[in-house]
Amino acid sequence: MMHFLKTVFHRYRHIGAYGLSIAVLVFLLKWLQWNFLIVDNSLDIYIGLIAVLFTVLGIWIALQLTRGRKADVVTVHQVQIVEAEPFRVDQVELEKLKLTTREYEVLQLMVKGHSNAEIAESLFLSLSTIKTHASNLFVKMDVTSRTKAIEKAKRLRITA
Amino acid sequence: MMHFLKTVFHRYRHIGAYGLSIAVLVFLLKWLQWNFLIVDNSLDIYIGLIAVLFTVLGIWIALQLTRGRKADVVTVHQVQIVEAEPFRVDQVELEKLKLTTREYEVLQLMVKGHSNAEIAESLFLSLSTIKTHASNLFVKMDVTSRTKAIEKAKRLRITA
DNA sequence: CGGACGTTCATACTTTGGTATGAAATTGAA
DNA sequence: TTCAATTTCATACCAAAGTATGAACGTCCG
Repeated sequence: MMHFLKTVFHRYRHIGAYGLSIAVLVFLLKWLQWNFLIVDNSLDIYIGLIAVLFTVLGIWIALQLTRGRKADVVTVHQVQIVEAEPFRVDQVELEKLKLTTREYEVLQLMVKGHSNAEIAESLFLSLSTIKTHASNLFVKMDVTSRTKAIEKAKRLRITA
Repeated sequence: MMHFLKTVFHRYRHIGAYGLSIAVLVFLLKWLQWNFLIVDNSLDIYIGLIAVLFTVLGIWIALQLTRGRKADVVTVHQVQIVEAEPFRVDQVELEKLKLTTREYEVLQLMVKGHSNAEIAESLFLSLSTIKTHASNLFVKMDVTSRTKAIEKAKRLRITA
């Protein structure tokens, strides 16, 4: 019950603030009215002050009302911005090929554009070993050249 | 000169509208002042009317000022939403390379995994012509082999 | 233990890729 | 029209990729 009241008060706190402002204004105006009208007798300045005061009040009210709406819009769109897409290896397709660890390593370096000689250097192996791994993985991938292997690896999403 | 004036009037049309409103209001108020003060002698009602009137005016002004800003916010976020994932050729990077039409065609088929012989068949050209195009595009792309050309083309997003 | 599998390497050979050079035809702009 | 760029093709040669075969070593598993 207390929680319900708190919620209600919180929800309509702007209206409460507005009512309070009105009350304060009425006292202020009565004081001004007494000063200007009774003491100085200058009605036009008094009217002018009221006009400016309530114009500012109107602006403030409108800003309070629209601020919430603008925030909502921003939030909705931010949810859609989080649509990013990092690369993920298709483990299913990868395991279908039954590549060995070394063969997959060689394939990954191939996709990066490395030559057999460069791959041999990277893995501290001889050129002939790389050729063997390459030839074997071509058979498993059912291709006849490194360029087709690269294209298929990209298409099946088994390398970055 | 006339165009300049038009532009200025258009840019500050809101301020002009506000000034006009003020003028109209002054006449209205003077008329009301005469009615209430001289005729009915009820100052409080007159003040109340002014307060309500200028509150509404303030709200209207604030809405005019914020309407444009809200539209801007929405537009900014929509631009980011348009950043979807379908592949787009990076025309800037592509034009930097200054590839000829044929060279680009050969590159595209290379990326698809085709051999020089297959590319020659596809484009109804001789093998030696493909080799020439390939060699020339390698120089322009600053690479030394087709696999590096493929990797770079993918990285720069100049082929699908 | 023995055999399947993976890894490494070598040699020999064929195919493909890549460079160099030259040349002819075409096209578009100065 | 003249000139530069593009496109086409050829020949020759070297480098790299790819295939085939064999062999040695280590690990894991039934």
